[in-house]
Amino acid sequence: MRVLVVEDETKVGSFIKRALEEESYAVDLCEDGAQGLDLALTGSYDLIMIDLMLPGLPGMEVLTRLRKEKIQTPVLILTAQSKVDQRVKGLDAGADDYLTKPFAIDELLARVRALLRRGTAESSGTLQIDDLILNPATREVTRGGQRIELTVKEYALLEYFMRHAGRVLTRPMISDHVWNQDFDTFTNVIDVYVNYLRNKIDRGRARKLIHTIRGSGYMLKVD
Amino acid sequence: MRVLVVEDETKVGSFIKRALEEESYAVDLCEDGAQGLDLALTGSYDLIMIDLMLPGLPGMEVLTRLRKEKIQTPVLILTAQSKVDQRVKGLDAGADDYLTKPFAIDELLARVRALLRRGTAESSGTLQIDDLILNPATREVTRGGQRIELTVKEYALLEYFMRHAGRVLTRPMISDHVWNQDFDTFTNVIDVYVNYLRNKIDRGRARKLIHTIRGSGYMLKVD
DNA sequence: CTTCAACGACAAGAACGCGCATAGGTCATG
DNA sequence: CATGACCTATGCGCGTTCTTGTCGTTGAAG
Repeated sequence: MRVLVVEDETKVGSFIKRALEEESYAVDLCEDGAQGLDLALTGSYDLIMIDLMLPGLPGMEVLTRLRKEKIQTPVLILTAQSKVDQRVKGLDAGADDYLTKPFAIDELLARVRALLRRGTAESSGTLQIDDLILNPATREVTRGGQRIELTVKEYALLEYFMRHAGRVLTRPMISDHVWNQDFDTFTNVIDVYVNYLRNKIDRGRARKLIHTIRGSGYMLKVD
Repeated sequence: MRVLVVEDETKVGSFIKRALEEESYAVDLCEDGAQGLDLALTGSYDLIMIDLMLPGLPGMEVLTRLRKEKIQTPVLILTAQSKVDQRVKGLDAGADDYLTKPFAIDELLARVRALLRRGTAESSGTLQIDDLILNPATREVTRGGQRIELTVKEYALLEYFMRHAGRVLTRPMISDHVWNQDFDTFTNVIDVYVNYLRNKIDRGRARKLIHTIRGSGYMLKVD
């Protein structure tokens, strides 16, 4: 899942970025409203986080323009004041949630998870394909009841696969959501990580879940 | 479906080309405005993608000349700036859609699909002839409910057949849309691939769908 | 009806490129 | 310094794409 963070305070911004990256999100950080809007308009984010107090183009303006362009990506607003009218304005303008500073990082992570969950219809909280179960809240993965340990990147890839199970995922689609902007298209990192995942998830199992669609990409499914 | 991409940044251009080819489009890449115009004027493309910031002949000029020559091919404009007036000018000049860089490849593909769909008036999303069903979104093909696995080339050929079912398709028409411009006219690759398709689609079925029009070409239809 | 040329069907295999596996290198962390 | 995560690089196997050549079919002329 790729997240855009538009936050002018460098310290806060990089703090959020690090926290999110630890949780396997691909994060692009941007300290400028106008540039943030441009990035957001590409539509390749699964979540956008905007500080309302931005120099230049204010956060609220970014949000309204975004919605005007029919970008439906969930938006989480960060605001210094807890003034109610600020929040209301934000929600009216099309924000999906807000958070007042200072905030606990855990709460931020929880709200991020909630917003992303909303996107994938299922509200149960866990994702399941065959006997493979993934719990985004605890980042726990099991197959057949057996715990599977994944690295940050492996987890990010698997979560993306599970949220889009049964669909062909092309390499560009995968890099767009699992890696961040400075992804180098001309390497085979994706193949390598799919291979890592296969070793941990499919190796030795009767039912393979990760399938190669030659010439197109990959697909997670039960045959 | 054949696409012309006029883009001077080699990296961006080849990235787009690769992405489109993964989706079974035949892509011609061109880094020069004047040459791009020449190619576009041949009229054998289903979609044309033009960067506005070209050396020599600017993209906007290419577009206006194209429309002056009554070429109605859908045009998608690529622009570095998100400046509103650029977009407006482009649309006024006869472009069908625009995209600002940097863009998500998913969005580009979505817009390409939308433009091509508009052209063929098909809006349901899936194509169907008799009990043969093709779903462009998932690249899934079934006949009589039974899944059929196709290679990238076979799929491209079948999609072209289905989008022009009931009409005679000559070899030049087929090579123009399914292969790209460096196609060797003096081979029988087309016949060979039609044969492959027959094996997977018509072999053993009561109703044959692929018919040979001797001296002309092929045709997809129910008798 | 027979003959013949043109055209298409099909088989077999060569050439090519994709995806896989593995090894190694870099960087951050403790 | 040791470890693990992330990424790069490379060679190989195999599926895909294309070429080549032969055989079958069609339809018109003799």
